[in-house]
Amino acid sequence: MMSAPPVHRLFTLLLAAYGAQRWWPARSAFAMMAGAVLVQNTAWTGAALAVRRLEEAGALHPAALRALEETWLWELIRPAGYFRVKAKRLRALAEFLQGHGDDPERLFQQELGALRRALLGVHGIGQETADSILCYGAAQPIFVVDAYTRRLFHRLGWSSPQASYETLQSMVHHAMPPDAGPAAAEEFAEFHALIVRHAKRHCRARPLCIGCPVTFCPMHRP
DNA sequence: ACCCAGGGTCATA
DNA sequence: TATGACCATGGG
Repeated sequence: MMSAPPVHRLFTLLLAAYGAQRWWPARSAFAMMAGAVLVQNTAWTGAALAVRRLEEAGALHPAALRALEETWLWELIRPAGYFRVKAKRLRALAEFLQGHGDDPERLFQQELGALRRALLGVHGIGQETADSILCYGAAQPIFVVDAYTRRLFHRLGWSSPQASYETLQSMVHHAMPPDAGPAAAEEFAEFHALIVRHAKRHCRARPLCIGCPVTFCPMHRP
């Protein structure tokens, strides 16, 4: 049985190297949730443009979005890619919120476990999107696992390439206990953002390890 | 021209 | 439960 991986040390190194990312400053909780769907497997710039276009069209509210004609919705979100798929998912999200008074903030009052299960029940919301909403929308102490996390943890020798979502998430939750209050939630939010930031610089398809701040990485070169 | 980007669903075995 | 096809635009 090997010792626990230095997860929190990774966080500290990334924070020192890149600074606080202050991710996802959405205008409203619904804007954040819609953005979480629109950014799925897509570059942020396209998703952000789609959110802006929805806002300009006055459609950045559950009821307004439900009232949009399908083909018009397609045109608004086209820059985010997968526009037919994502239109359907946004509609499912808006219909889900209708059952909660069109009020995400009220939805977020639910107990965490029940809230997560409810989100996962919405068409188009999987684990990563659900946890993004919990972390960045509902300010809950939940770490968001993504492909970068999987690749980085594997590269560090902390996990197998096909480690499950839960396995990776529990590694972080274990190292950075969620019961540490609101400060912990902020750390999880920063940690995920820092991993994405780091991946763009150093851990793309080919490892660019020169100058990498993760000094304990087996592939690190000074 | 190719690769990939802040995933998830669905059909199939 | 575990793969694979599919979805689509935009930037490097």
